[in-house]
Amino acid sequence: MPSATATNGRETLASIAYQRLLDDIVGGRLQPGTKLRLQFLTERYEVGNSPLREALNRLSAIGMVQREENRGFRVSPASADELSELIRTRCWLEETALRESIRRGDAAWEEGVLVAYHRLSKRNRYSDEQYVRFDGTWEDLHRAYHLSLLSACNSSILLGFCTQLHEQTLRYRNLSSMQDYRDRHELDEHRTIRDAALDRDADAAAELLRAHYRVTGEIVLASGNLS
Amino acid sequence: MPSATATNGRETLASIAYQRLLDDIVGGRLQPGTKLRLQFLTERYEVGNSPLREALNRLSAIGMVQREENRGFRVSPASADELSELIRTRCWLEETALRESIRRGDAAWEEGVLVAYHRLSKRNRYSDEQYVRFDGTWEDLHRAYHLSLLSACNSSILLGFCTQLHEQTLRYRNLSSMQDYRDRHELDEHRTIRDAALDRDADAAAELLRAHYRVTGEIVLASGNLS
DNA sequence: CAAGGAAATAATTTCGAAAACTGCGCCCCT
DNA sequence: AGGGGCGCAGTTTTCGAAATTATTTCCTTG
Repeated sequence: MPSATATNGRETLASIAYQRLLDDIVGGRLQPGTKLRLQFLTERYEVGNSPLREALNRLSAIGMVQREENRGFRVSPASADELSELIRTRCWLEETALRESIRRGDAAWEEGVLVAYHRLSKRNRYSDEQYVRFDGTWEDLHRAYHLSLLSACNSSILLGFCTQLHEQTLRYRNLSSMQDYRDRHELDEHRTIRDAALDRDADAAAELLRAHYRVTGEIVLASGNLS
Repeated sequence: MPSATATNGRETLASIAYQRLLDDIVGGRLQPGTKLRLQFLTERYEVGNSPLREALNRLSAIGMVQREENRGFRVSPASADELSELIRTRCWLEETALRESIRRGDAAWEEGVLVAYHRLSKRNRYSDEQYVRFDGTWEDLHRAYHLSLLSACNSSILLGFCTQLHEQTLRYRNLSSMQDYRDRHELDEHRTIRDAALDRDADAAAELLRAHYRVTGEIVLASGNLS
């Protein structure tokens, strides 16, 4: 998330609503295009209308909900076209960040990648039930691993964009049936990317990373129920 | 702006406040780090506190204001470090978009670039007084010209990120004294970029575009009053 | 029977005030 | 003199209701 938010002291209701809404949208529990009526949301989240509107406004700025003047909010629609645009853009941005990271990364970066991979490898993806944003879930470790690869690119702005794209594609993944994921050897892919990156082989790492995303995209497109 | 906002019917107060706040922050009339007290803002913009909070929340999501839980909002601080990060990131993203645009651009794209350049060339930068976001200002034509170069990249997401970065660097430009701009031949730079792009010389166009942004950055850094 | 338009209904947006929180100064105690 | 808690003033956050805007319904008219 690119949120310019110093999470100080006690959380506000608006932030709680934001997190829960984001969670439900990314988790696919709020389907694309769903009208988000305030009354429905106040009942669902037990929060007043002002904090909810603040949350919705923040979500609209990162593309998770659409806002129409005087007509309220709805979950951003999902389409095959948007998914391929997302993946295309993600490949461009992450390739840039990855190459830069490989060029600049120091010992601490290498260790970070190693640790993130290790943690991910010890976690079984399918032991997590429904998607929930929470420390230690497979998705959380997965996110952390991918971010660690890019983390030495020296641009928190670019990292923010990449995180945003990660979140959007994650929504598409959670929208699809996920049946076809089981025969995929994701951990192998993650390992080869790790090795290429730590070997400072930027061309190989970039190609592997791009392929990793393209395959994901194709699986989601194939198994998905998108317009 | 990446705002997922269909601007339908009548504008809402929140959107008006958003535009005016963005305008004042980018225009430098609200200095970096300024505390944005609600009482102050309601007097300044003659809008109630709810629409203002919505506007501030949207601005926080695009990095123009910082939000601290239970401590309100302030204009995002500006620093030399952040400026160079901005420019670095902008060079990466726009190079990607430009190369892709040059590769894919059709006749309509070429004409769009030509027209945008033409309009920009007819406008004298220094006839515009204070920065105000408005159709036909130099800044508006400048934004449109740069966007036209990238417009055929086939990723509205990437274009949104580029627009966001444009807006941020524009703030830094407006923060600096702008004295040192007068001896610069900006129009020449814009013309050579246009020519390289229309000649489909991606390497040359990318290098010229990067140089264009780097020079701007150096001028702002030199004349600027940043921490 | 279709089309248009006005009233009724439902939703969103905004306001004003109450509640909750932060920061600071003051006082008391050791 | 120093440190820790208490309470007040100022600010942010939240609520509940009023105002505005969109949508549906139903009646009228061509």
